[in-house]
Amino acid sequence: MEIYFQLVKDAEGVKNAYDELIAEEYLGFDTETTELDPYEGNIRLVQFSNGKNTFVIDLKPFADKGDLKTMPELAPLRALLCAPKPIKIAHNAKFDAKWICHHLGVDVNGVFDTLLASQLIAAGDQDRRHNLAEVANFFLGVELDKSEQVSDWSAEELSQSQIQYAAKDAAIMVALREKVVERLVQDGLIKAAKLEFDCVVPIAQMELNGFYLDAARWREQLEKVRKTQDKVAAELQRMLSAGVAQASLFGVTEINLDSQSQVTDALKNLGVPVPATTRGWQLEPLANDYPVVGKLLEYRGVAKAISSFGESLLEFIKPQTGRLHSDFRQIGAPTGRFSSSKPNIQQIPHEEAYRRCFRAPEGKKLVIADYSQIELRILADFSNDENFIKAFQTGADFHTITAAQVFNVKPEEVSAEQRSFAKRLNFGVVYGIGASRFALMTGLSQTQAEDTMRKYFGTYRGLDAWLRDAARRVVSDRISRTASGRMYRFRFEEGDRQAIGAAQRNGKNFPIQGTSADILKRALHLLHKEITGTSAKLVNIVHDEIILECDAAESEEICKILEKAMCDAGEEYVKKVPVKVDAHIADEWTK
DNA sequence: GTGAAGGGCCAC
DNA sequence: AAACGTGGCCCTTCAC
Repeated sequence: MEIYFQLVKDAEGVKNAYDELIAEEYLGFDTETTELDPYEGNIRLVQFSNGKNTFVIDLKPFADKGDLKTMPELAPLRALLCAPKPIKIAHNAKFDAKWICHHLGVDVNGVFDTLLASQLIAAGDQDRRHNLAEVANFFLGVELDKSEQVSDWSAEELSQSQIQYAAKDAAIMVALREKVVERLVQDGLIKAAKLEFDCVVPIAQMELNGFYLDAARWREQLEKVRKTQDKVAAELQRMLSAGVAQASLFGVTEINLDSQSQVTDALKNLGVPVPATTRGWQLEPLANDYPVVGKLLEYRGVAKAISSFGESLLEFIKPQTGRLHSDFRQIGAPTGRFSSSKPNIQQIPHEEAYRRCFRAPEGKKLVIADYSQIELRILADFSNDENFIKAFQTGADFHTITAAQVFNVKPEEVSAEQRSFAKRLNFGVVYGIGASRFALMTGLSQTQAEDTMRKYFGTYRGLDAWLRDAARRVVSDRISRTASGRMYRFRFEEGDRQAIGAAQRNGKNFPIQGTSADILKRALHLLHKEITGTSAKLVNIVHDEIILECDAAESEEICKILEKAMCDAGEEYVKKVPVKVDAHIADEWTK
């Protein structure tokens, strides 16, 4: 494909590009940067294309003269970027939005992201790749040469080949969008796509904002855990080597406590009936009879704390900001949940000792809000179960109310054990829990577990019916959808019982977990509109929780805004039960 | 040495 | 018989 492009290097060229493009509906949009991290490099090129004509704007001559955020010569460029129309079509728009925000000081408004769209269309197919070359090939059947992608974009003079490459990446987006939209419409994914596109800028900003971690506090905590680990490791070592007394005569008893095979052998030597796997929940029931098992679990806990949440977390603090800037994948799971990495900020231990290290800097506050029981409320809404809905409408402690209903006693007569059974089932049903697992986790016998589950589903007939129907539909339709229309395609062979069983559990879980993700994404969009222009910054999200940082003086107001955005988003999807959001202002990331 | 797979554990 | 969903990261083991 020959493409027509012009290289823009001066104020007049920028103005001409603006004049020619501002009235368009859609523009292909791309940037080329000298690094992958906006805190470490510069934007070299910004490209726009209407499909016929492509403008490649070289920012180097401008950057040499002054501040890209304020210089009048770039005002038309900034205006084009933050105008909601034309829609900017980009592949992984978060990347470009971060650079534009950090270096040009404006939001990219009006985003169509072909990466997110491609992921939605793939509907959970893990084999599909979503880089631009693959996506262009899949939807347009063209081969893109990406070899210039990693070329030197800081050179004084860019080569013709580089400029051509840059122009082409933008030019192709207009045609790509058309094909992608066809598929989105065909698959009923337009609403889900809008939900995703509206999150791009908030997430870009969250990554730029980062989350403040008090490094000194973290090190203190780490020291404590290290001391514990040394002690626990020594005790475990001694307990395990009791089973290999002979070997100890030759001084070769040192067991690698991190080696699951060595530990399993040692446990067997001690006469412990080791289950097929030594995962915590399998081992848990043995801890009472075998102190060594309890010690092993204790050891694994502290070992995990040291390895995953130790020094390595501090290495992610960016010197330029003194904060953690995780990567967030917007469609991290097929359900639409986010995932986070480098570091994974969504798996910080819940214990206060860890969480208090994440705090508001001087003069700031954290505003923290999470949905209360959102997945169960979604299930109540989907299933239309009378008793389940009633349990939410009372507004009292949910697990106590369900226990009262299930065991047919007054709420004030519910025992701690009954509440615990109800709680575990309430959590378990959204995953498709079975009696065996329920028995294992509660210590009930198989028949007792079955009996309790019968009581539970007998109380919640509508819920049972919905879950069964979800499982049935997955087998017949081989797709599942969330409230926004987000889709998952199931692939299993006829008669593969294991795969079908897994699909059935997925069929129960996907709409619930996925709708929860829909709601959070909707909330992010509503929130973004409200906090723009305030001191509030998005700093973290954890599936059903949103954390902002803002000026202390403004925190009361921000707290109300956050709570309202989350409630409003929830109420768009959940109608039959109240949506409850717990919001509070804090100095540290604690409840 | 490097990378993938398996097992394990953290979050929701 | 039986297995409770979604992620990321760490360690060991094993093959190359």
